[in-house]
Amino acid sequence: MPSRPSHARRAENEDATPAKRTAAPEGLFKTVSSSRVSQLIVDQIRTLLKEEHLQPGDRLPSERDLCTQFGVSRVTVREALRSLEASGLVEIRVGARGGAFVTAPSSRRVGEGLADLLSLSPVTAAEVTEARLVFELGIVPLIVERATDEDLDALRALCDEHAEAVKQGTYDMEMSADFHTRVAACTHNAAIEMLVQSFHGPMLMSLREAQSIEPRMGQKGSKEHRAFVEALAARDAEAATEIMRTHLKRTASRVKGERSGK
Amino acid sequence: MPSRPSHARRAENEDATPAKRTAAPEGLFKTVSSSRVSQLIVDQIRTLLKEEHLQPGDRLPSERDLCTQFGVSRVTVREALRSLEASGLVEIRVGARGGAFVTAPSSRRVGEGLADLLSLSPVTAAEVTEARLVFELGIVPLIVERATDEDLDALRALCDEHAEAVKQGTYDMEMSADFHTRVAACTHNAAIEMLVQSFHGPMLMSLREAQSIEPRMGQKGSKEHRAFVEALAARDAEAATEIMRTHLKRTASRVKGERSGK
DNA sequence: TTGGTCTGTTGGTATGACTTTAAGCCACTG
DNA sequence: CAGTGGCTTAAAGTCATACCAACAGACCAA
Repeated sequence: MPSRPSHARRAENEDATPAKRTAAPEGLFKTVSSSRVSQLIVDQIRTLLKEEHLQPGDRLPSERDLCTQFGVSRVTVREALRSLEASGLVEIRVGARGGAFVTAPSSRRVGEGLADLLSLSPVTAAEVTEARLVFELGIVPLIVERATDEDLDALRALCDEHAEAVKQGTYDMEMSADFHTRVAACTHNAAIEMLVQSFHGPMLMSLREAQSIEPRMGQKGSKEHRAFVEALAARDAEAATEIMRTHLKRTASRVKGERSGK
Repeated sequence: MPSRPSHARRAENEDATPAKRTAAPEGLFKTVSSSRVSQLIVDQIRTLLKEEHLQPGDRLPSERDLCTQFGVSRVTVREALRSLEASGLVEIRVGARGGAFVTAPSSRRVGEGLADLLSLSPVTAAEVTEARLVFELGIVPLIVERATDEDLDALRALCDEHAEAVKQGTYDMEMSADFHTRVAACTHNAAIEMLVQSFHGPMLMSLREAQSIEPRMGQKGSKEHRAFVEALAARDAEAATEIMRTHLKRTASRVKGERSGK
C-alpha cells in the first residue's frame, strides 16, 4: 500500500486547526528512518559486545538459529554477519563446529583503516611518516617518565635478540616494528600502544614493497635502538628524544616523496 | 568428488623419494585457501578503487548487472557490497538512481575503528585523551612553522564565529572540534589532519554522553583558541604550545579516569 | 503547484542444493 | 594389536534462483 504514509500525514494536518497555522510548528517530527533490518541486527550484536554480554572467543548461534531468534531470513542474517566481519568484530569459520566467533578487539582494524586511507586518498607515505614521527617523538617524555625496570629489561632483551639477528642477516622490518611497539608500551597507555601498532601496519607494507632492508641499515638501526634504551635508563629525555628523532628521520627519508597509492 | 584431493596428495608423496626423508622439509606447502566468492569480488573492487579506475562519486553497476558481470548470484553480490559498505568504501542508496556509490576516502572509518577500540577493549577514555594530547601538542611546532596567512585568517574568522556562538549560547563541542581540525590543517599534511579528525569522532561521542558543555567552559575555551591563534601569528612556538597544553589538559580533566565502555 | 503514476533499484523472504569441516566408526595392515 | 587410512554422518557456512515489497526520483496531468 504505497499511499498509506501520505494519507496518514494528511490526517494529521486535518487534526491541527487549519485556520491558525498553515504548517506544523517545525521541528515537531523527527525524521523516521526504517533502516535496514540487517543493520538493526548488527546494532543489536554491537550493543551486546559493548555491554560485554559477549566475550571475545564466544561463538554466536548458527545462522539458522539466528534466523529464528531474530525472525528474519538467512540472507539477512548473513548480510549482518558480513558487516560485522568487515568491521573486524567477528570471525567466521565454516564447517562443523564453525560459526561466528567474537574476536578480541585489536589495533588491526584501525591499522587497516589507516592503510586504506593511505592507499585510497591523496595522502602520501611521506605525510604518514611525518605523522608517525610526531607521535612517536611526542611520547618519549612519557616513556622516560614511566618506564619501569621491567620495561627496560624487556627492551634490552629485545635489543640482544636483534643484535643476534643482525649478525645472522635475518633482521627485518618486523623486528624494528616490534621494538617500537614495545617502546610505546612503556607509556603504559594501551591507546598509545595500539596507535603506534596501527601505524606500523601500513608502514611495513609500504616499506616492504619499496625495498627490502639493507644489512647495514639494520645494523645502524639496531645500534640506535640500544642507545635509545640506555638514554631511557638514564632518564635523559633530551638525549632519548634526539636519538629517536635521528633514527626516525633516517627511516623517513626512505619513503620521502613517493605517492603511496600508485 | 570428495576423494580427489587426498589422491592428489598421495601422488605427490610418491613423486618424492620416500627413502631419504620422512617428511616434507617444512614450509614447502602454502596453506591453500579457496576464499569466499564474495571476498573475491570485494578484492576486485578494492583494486579497482586503488588503481583509480573508480573515482569517488562513481556509481557501480546495479546489483543485477554486477551479477551477470561477475557471473554470480545476487546474494553474493550483496554480501560483497555489505563488506565494502562496512569498510566505508561505498555508500548504498536505494530507490531509482540508487546503487552503490564510491565514497571519498575520509577519516571517518579510522575514527570508527578508534571508537570501537575504545568501547570494546579495555582502553579508557583517559588514555585516548592522553594520546590525543600528545599528538595535538606534537604538531604545534609544525603549525607555527607552516601556517600561512590564509590559514591565520581562516582561524581568526572561525574564532569570530565562535565568539558569536558563545554569546548566543549555541556554542558546542562540534565547533571546538572544527577549530582543532582547522588548526591541524595548518600543517598542510593531510594525514595529520585526518588523524586529528579521527580523534574527534570518538572524543565527541564520549564527551557528549558524559555531560553537555557548560557556557562558561565554552567561553574560556573560545578565548584560549584566540590566544593560540595570536601566538601562531607571532610564530611563538613556546607560547602556542603552552596555551594548547593548558587548553587540552582542561578538556582532558573532564574525562579523567572513567572507563569508556561502561 | 499539487498529486498521481511509472520505473528502476535496493531490501527482504523463501527454498533448495552444494561444499567444507569435524568427529566417529571401522576395516585393513604392518 | 596398534595405527593408519577410508567411509559415513552431522553441522555449518556458501551460493543460486525466484519472487515480492519498499523506496526514490522522474515525469506527467489536473
